[in-house]
Amino acid sequence: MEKLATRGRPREFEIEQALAAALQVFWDKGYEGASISDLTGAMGITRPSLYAAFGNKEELFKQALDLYETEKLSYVGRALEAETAKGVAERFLYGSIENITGDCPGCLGVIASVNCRGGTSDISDDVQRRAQSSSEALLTRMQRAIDEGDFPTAIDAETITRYLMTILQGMSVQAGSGANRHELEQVAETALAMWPSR
Amino acid sequence: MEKLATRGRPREFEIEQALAAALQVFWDKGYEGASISDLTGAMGITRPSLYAAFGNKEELFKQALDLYETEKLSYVGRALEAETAKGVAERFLYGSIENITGDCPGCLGVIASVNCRGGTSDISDDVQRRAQSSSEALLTRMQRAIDEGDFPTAIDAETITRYLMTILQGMSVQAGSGANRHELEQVAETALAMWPSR
DNA sequence: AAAATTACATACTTATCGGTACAGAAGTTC
DNA sequence: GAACTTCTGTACCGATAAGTATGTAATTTT
Repeated sequence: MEKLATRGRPREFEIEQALAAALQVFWDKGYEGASISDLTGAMGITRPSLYAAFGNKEELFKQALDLYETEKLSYVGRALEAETAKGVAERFLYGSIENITGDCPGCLGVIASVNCRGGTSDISDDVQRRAQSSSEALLTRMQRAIDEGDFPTAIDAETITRYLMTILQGMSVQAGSGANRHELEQVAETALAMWPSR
Repeated sequence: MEKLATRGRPREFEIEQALAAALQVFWDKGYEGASISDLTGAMGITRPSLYAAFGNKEELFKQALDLYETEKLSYVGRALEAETAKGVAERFLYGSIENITGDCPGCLGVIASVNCRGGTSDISDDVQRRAQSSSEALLTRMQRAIDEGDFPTAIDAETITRYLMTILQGMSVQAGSGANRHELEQVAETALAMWPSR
């Protein structure tokens, strides 16, 4: 991905640092809403430097998504390690609250997903694929929970997974329209209180 | 709002019809994503006709939102008339599924809310206010339900309202990323199965 | 029929979009 | 130090955005 060149004039900025700044802009404004000028301004670099280092806007966004996944979505992996389905749900919901109540409210995946509907770029597909992969990991974990008898009543793994994802996405929308951490925690608490035990 | 002029050359299109077409475009592409050319194309009118009849893009959008509320969000009012809290939730969720699984998937309010973050227009505030008003109606209905003993355990009206809104918004995101009616009905069914009775 | 009024159609304005050409600056390799 | 390579800065490209000026067509009023 990143070819480190030893010859020629050295780069005057840090790739990781600039990418982190770009991530913030995309997170705040969405893919379409973030202009190249917004990005270069926040990243502290010039327009040609951006294209030389990251390709184009679409490539930059994908790299920002990579950074987002590794840095901000690590709670998903940790959630899957919980011992029961309810434990998974608990870590999943509270972890997401942590993520979506930072500087930029809402989940970047949800923002981009809603933002890119009907767009010409294939950003939409990329975001979709990433969400799919998280969702599938959750699905297999839930199927295991069913097999292990975590649910007292019969339940479909796909359904309970989709239910969880729905609450996650809903909380992201809530956060984007001003809900604070406490209010979101109440929502998560409610969902967990209703959860069919274990 | 609409001054009907009897003098001069008569308008060659129906206001309501053009507005309905505009609504479809906004619903499909969001506020920012819908260009004036997209709109005039779908409405079958020319650019100056649009500005003469509707003011500007922002005013047009607000009028489209009015139409959306009266035509597509009537299920909210009907939901509030249910006899129990669970009945309200049931009508609310299934009514929203009906709404978000049509030609344009997702709820226009949610789409616009997520789409206009960080925008310069005051569209965001307008959308926020409208969502607030729906939410407040649901809140007072839930408080009444609590007073009437619909909930076996102690629960906060604001919390249960926010929980319901969260599921609604989450389902809208799900619909936007491809979830079909059956899958959404499963989510609603799950939420209702977990609902603390009545 | 003439004047007044309103709407339509073409073509335009300014601003911004994503992306790039080109020249000079700052390094490494020989 | 000369050649080569890579990055930076300015200034630009064509395309498209929202919005409008202007002339003409269609209707009512007088």
